Amino acid sequence: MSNSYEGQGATIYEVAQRAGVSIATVSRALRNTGPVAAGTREKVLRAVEELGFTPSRLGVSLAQGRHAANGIVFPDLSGPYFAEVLLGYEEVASELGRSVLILSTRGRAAVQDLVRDLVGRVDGMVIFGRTVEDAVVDEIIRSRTPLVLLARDPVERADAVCSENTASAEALTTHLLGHGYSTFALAGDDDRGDVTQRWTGVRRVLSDHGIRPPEPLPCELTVEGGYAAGRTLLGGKPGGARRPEAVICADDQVALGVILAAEELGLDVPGDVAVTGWDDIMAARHARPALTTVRQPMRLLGARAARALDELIKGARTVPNSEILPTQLIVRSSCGPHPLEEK
Amino acid sequence: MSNSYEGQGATIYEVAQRAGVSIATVSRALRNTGPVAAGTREKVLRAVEELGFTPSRLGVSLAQGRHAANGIVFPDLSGPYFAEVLLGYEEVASELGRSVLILSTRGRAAVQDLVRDLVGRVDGMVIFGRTVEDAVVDEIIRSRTPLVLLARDPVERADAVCSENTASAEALTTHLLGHGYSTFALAGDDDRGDVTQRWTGVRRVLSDHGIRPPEPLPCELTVEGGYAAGRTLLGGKPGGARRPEAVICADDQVALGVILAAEELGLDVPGDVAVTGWDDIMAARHARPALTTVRQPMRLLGARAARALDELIKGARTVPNSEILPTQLIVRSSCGPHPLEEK
DNA sequence: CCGTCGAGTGTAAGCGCTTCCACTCGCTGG
DNA sequence: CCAGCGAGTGGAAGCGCTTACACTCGACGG
Repeated sequence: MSNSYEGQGATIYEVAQRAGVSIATVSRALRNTGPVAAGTREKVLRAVEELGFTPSRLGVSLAQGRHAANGIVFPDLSGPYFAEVLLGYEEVASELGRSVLILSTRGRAAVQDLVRDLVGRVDGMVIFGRTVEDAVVDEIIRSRTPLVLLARDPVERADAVCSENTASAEALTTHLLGHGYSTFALAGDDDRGDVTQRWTGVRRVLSDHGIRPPEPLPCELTVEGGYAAGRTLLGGKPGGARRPEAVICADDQVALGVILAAEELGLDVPGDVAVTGWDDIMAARHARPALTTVRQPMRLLGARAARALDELIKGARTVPNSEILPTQLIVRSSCGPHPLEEK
Repeated sequence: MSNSYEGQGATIYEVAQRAGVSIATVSRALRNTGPVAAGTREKVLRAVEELGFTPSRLGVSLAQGRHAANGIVFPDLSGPYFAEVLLGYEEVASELGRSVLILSTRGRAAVQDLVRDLVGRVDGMVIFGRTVEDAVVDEIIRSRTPLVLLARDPVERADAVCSENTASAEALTTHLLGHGYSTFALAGDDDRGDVTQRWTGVRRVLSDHGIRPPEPLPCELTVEGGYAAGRTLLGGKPGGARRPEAVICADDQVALGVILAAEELGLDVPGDVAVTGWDDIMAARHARPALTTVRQPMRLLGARAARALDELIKGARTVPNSEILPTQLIVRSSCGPHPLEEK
């Protein structure tokens, strides 16, 4: 199909010369902007084909003043949650003709510089949770780079997309109360905005039922973190703090870790202790026992963020918008056999 | 810290003007290229600070002729495998000062165009398995864009990184034979290079033991795909094809699906049928029963690809290199109780 | 005392494209 | 028959940076 000789970078000048026209005409022919005689277009296209010409993205971007690319900052990609969100994001961004640049902040020191660099490469950014400091977010907003906050408490002048947390947490807690449990523990870090919301919901329901809400035990939102938390919560010294009847975990990975710890301590889940997660990741369904959890529309979260960002970039909307996606309580076996009927 | 007024894009000209120097001096001061008097540098830095100046990435890239960015093409991000590899890739790329652009080909029609676009945005590319046609790979190679193939059969003039498949498959199969199984089924699509290698290993060992290797049952490498395959393989009509004693799956997700199907058919795993996976994803450990599988160094795979690409881009190496990472057989309970001693 | 050198700086030429503007020219309507 | 128009095209000015090259000037050795 293509010529045997292909320089790695024919420029528009070479195409113009070969076609015997000016670069302006080549540009018009290629981008269908402005009139070009049929014959001329023909010549141009032939030259393009023969030279294997692809317009330099840098040239185009510089001239157009846009990157046709979006950025996204997330803490980590291990665990299914962020990966799924990213998937939804990339899919929509690509559909909208934008490339996606990623940046993971996991244990990085110079996050601020990395984010700045990223900002310089894109037309708009999505920032996940608490991956970057408020100061940096402010800086981005002031630079007028379109910004969408994902699963983070909204800020004055940026869009936000997140999924519902508090109400689902209330539903989950109510469900657990329906099982007859009355002593609870909360496992999971507190410095992510969405987790905080979950705990708020849990606390409210417990308080309403006259139960003093426990302090969440901070831990990394990983299986390992959950395992450590599980050992702490369930392995209390004999005669020490009473073992909780139910452990509500910040996410599914933590829950899986807690289950692991329980198993190791010779405890039966849910017989000796009920455990719940959050997210409904794939492993939740396959866990032993299968995890009661709250399903988050992870891909949709990413997709919505991409669309919101697109609106912002295109200038189709200038007032910040905040979107909350619904979640769903998924009852499986890790919270115990159903007493009578579920309401 | 920064001035209250910040244009969204101060240019080097404004900085130069404010500092009372030429743009060349600003550039030199900022990039430490060429001599700049201490006092001058001082003035420049102050102007930069006051204007909140960040060099335009496009300008820099265009002038330098490089993007300082890498691309990666993968089929999908659902399931932990690709996400983990991507994680390792991004980490190293970022450490090497390169941004990462991603492209998922999942169910996309115009992959070729998307890949071309991506090539125009980066200094080098990593391409996963069979995500793009050979013709496109050829085109990339001819365009002299540094290229690393990941988990794909090597091509003449590109680097390749993959993990060991055949030998581990042999080890896995040998282990299953040690359990005394003699009828097998293979579940998983055949059009990914690495899966083919796995089947080759399995076939070889079976043949060596006088067992006629079964044809792999093609299925998508997802839980759903595995579930469907499981129904087919295990739900044989009464009196029809004999149910296999062991199902060797192309990856862990398929294996989880098969287990799901088995459960639904009232079969016990591993009592009625043994099941094995590949990859050792997180869910493998938490599955019921826990999955016997082959652990792939997923992050390392990505990390190595990033380093190989870096060498290529820097021109530190021009001869293509091919790297094979070791894997590890992980025996858990899904393949049955251990008969006597493992060799 | 003068030629030389190097530190410090500015000028300007790209890098590869888009697009405004000016210009030519065959047609059409008045 | 001519003004006017619109299709088709080229020239050239950016877009924001890097860097080769030229230049100035004070210091220094002979």
